[in-house]
Amino acid sequence: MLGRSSILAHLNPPQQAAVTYGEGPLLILAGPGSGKTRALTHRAAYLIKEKQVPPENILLLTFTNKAADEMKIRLQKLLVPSVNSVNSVNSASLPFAGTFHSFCARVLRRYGQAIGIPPGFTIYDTSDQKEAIKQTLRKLNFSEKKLAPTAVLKTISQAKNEMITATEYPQYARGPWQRDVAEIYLAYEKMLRQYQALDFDDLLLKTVQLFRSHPEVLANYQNQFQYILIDEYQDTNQAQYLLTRQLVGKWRNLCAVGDASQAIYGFRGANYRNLLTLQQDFVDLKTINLEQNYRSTQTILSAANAMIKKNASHPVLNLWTQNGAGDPVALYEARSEIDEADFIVNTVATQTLRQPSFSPADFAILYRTNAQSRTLEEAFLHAGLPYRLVGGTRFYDRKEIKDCLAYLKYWTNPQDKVAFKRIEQIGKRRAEKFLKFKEKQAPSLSTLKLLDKILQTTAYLELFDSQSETDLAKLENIKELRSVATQHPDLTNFLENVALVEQENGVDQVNQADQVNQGVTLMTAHAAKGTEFPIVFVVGLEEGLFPHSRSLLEKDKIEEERRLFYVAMTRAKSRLFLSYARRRLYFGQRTSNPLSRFVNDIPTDLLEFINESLLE
DNA sequence: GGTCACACAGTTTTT
DNA sequence: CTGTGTGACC
Repeated sequence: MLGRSSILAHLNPPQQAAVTYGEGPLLILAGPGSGKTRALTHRAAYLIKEKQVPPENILLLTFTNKAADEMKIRLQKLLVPSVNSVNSVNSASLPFAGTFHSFCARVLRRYGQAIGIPPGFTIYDTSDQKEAIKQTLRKLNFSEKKLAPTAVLKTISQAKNEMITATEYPQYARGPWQRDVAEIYLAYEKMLRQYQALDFDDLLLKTVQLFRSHPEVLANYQNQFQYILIDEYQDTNQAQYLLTRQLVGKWRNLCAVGDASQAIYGFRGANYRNLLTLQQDFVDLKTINLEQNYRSTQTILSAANAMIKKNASHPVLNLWTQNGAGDPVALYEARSEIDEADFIVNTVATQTLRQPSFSPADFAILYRTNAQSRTLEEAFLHAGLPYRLVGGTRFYDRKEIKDCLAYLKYWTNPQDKVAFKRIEQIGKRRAEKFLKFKEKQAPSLSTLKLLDKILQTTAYLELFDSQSETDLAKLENIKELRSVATQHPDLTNFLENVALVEQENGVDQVNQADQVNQGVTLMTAHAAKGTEFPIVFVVGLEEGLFPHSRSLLEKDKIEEERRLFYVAMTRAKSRLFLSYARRRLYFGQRTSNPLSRFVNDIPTDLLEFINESLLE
């Protein structure tokens, strides 16, 4: 058995204070690299081991499945040090750790009927939502030209995030466009009900509604979850905030962890002010700052601090470290985006080939937009350096995967007209064969068997030419889907997993490097949150790109861009390279923009300017 | 019913 | 520039 001392060992004083804090609301403000996850998992372990809190009375909420899995693994190690894999352990000994959405889906499957939600509801992702909106527009005789489905969807989604329902929306609608949206919103809701579907936003909104209208259901959960720990609290939206308040209501043992300076998801409804106003929600809130950084050099931290301090609307933590000062932050002015890519490739090559102090996996390149990855990829391919690209089209957004899923979704829910539309689009004849097959088929097949039989009867795979490389990648993706199906023989479970758990990216994202995970990492600054690398390049630091042109006009948005740059900078452990191009080809357009204002906010004595001549 | 061509939009992203 | 999606035509 682990003793108390070993849970607290290797924790600094504020971390220990956070871990051992007793009853009542607790806010942990944790800067980048300050051991945030460590504090959270150790606190959960401490409650279980030292305070004898049964694991089932603890709830851990995160925003991504990745974060939830990470928590589980680390908690597992703390509780049963000899076991390394979550799967190999009786999960009953672990608290529920999951995303807000998966938690809500569970609640609604179980109790949703109380507010008219069928237990077998289908979950709509963004593209399903878009199709449902299109169907709504057609039904109401609105032109898609006048009302872009994506814009309408965005507005409705925002409303849902703020807990404004379709019946409430009309009273907030201003101007003709919003009044149109109000009408569409109502019709869209009606359609979802008919189709027995909930969109992602509904999972949160309906759960809050359920808890409001059925206090006895809420009481169940309140009683069960004596301790609630929430990660990345600055990313909560209004619905998640309300849900938190409901769940915490009885015991008031909320432990929220976050950092306003790392709030980068405002564009999708997150409101970092939830973090700042927690003090008003709980007058007895205890706040603990984690400001010692274990990741970066002092130079990197000082540069990042100076830069983020220009933000006026939220407090900024003062990070410090016992690591040394390290090298200055390097700044490279490139002639073009190609020159910029070459500079990076050369630098990586120098560090890994000529003087192999680092491996390619030690490097990350962070950019503002996905479109920037192409030039970088080309340079890496050219130089024969291994890389891995993070992001791109998500696995379940791929056409071939959505096609397969449409058949399966319709199989469990024939009300789902969005799925049916897709089935028809794949091919009318295929649709007929599929329907005929569905009628005579006994419903109790395993997911994999069913999927295979559908693929067989519809001859879906014949759409692909195994000679073509892109088609081959698609076939590989379907293979991957089959392997997911193997893990979830129950079709309903399978679909739930597919809707709420993102799969590793499909094969066409993978190049030779990925197999062994040995390449240089290429990703957006957003995708980099939560990661760290010895050497980080942040590229494209030009006005209009980073900060992005769509953010230039609003102060709030500029501040979010600045936080994003802060996140990017603080990924670096030992060396940080910044770069910008005097001229850049962007969407086929030659552009020329001044250096990003963010770089100007870094004190020059922390910077080192790199010339081309220095490269040789 | 299926294929091909043209128009057009194109931050960031998880669930 | 490039991927996607709609509409016209075979």
